[in-house]
Amino acid sequence: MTRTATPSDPETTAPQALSPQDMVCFSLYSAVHAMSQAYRPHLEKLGLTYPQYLVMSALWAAKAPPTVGMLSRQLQLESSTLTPLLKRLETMGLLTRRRDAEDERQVRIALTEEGHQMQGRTAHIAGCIAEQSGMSVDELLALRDQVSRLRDNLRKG
Amino acid sequence: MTRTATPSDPETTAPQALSPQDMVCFSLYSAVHAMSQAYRPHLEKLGLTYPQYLVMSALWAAKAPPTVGMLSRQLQLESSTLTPLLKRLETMGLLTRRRDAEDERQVRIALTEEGHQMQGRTAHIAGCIAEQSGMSVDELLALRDQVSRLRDNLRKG
DNA sequence: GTCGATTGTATCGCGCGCGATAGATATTCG
DNA sequence: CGAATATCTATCGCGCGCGATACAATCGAC
Repeated sequence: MTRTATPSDPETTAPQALSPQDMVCFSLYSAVHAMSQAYRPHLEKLGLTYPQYLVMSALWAAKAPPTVGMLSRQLQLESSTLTPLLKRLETMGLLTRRRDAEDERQVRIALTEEGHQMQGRTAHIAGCIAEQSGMSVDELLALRDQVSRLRDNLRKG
Repeated sequence: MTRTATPSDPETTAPQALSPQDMVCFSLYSAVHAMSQAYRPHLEKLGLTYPQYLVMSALWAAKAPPTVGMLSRQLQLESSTLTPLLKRLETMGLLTRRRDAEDERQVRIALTEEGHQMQGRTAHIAGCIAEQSGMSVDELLALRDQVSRLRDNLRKG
């Protein structure tokens, strides 16, 4: 096995095995946890978890109240994940869940007044995280596109 | 200014909002789930989850049985995550957990014979995932280093 | 219209993942 | 030495995240 660009510590690793530090999948795995931790101090002031913040972001960006299925496709999460999460946000008074009159199978998710108003209180967060990332905007955008491409390819396979 | 005058109007707030698809954090978040899904068919033949596979990878790469704390630092996971996970792997017969004689606070994690032998059955997986990623090896290594840099910066801040 | 298939949500069980905390062992300092 | 302090692991509660499953509403073929 050939040496990689950032080899593991030879003091603690066996030469023939690939350590987590060498793996692309681990870099993503650990980066997501670090990202969640970076958001935590900002979000806990709002009483939100990181996945809840993503759902709220989707709702803030939506032109009309989406269905559970639309959120599921956009966020790539199963209904078994979204339904309890949405119920918690509903209990917090941030959104409402209503069966669609046209198609009673679907559930429309609409922001409440309080849910809309929370958007303003999140406006500064992205900038804080970007600064903390130590990367330029161009680097971040390029990284986002590369990671999105990887994700889409993995989903197709 | 005029926008904040009507913050609850979805017709005016939607265009200014950053959707999850625009965010670096979401690309990572969704890529990790896609990665876990890509590994799933391979790993469930071995009876492993994806985090369990990462722990096993760390153990395969280690020269000597690490402590829980060493695994915690390497994988960037809390003991509250690792302890139950390690107990499950111990129940499966893949490793042993023994208090260190030198320092009774520490717990040494050692692979069993079965645990060692499992490594061979995972040898093909990385290649399958790399192929499925649709990216070249150089691209993957560059991506790994960029993501690791982002993670390390976020951890420092 | 009726029956079968499909679609959209919800429920359940299990494995993370972490903050808060507890408890035991080691270390440091007086 | 002995007490305060630090370190290491484990426990608990809660929120994801998903596969499997259930169930109701809709659609399609006839």
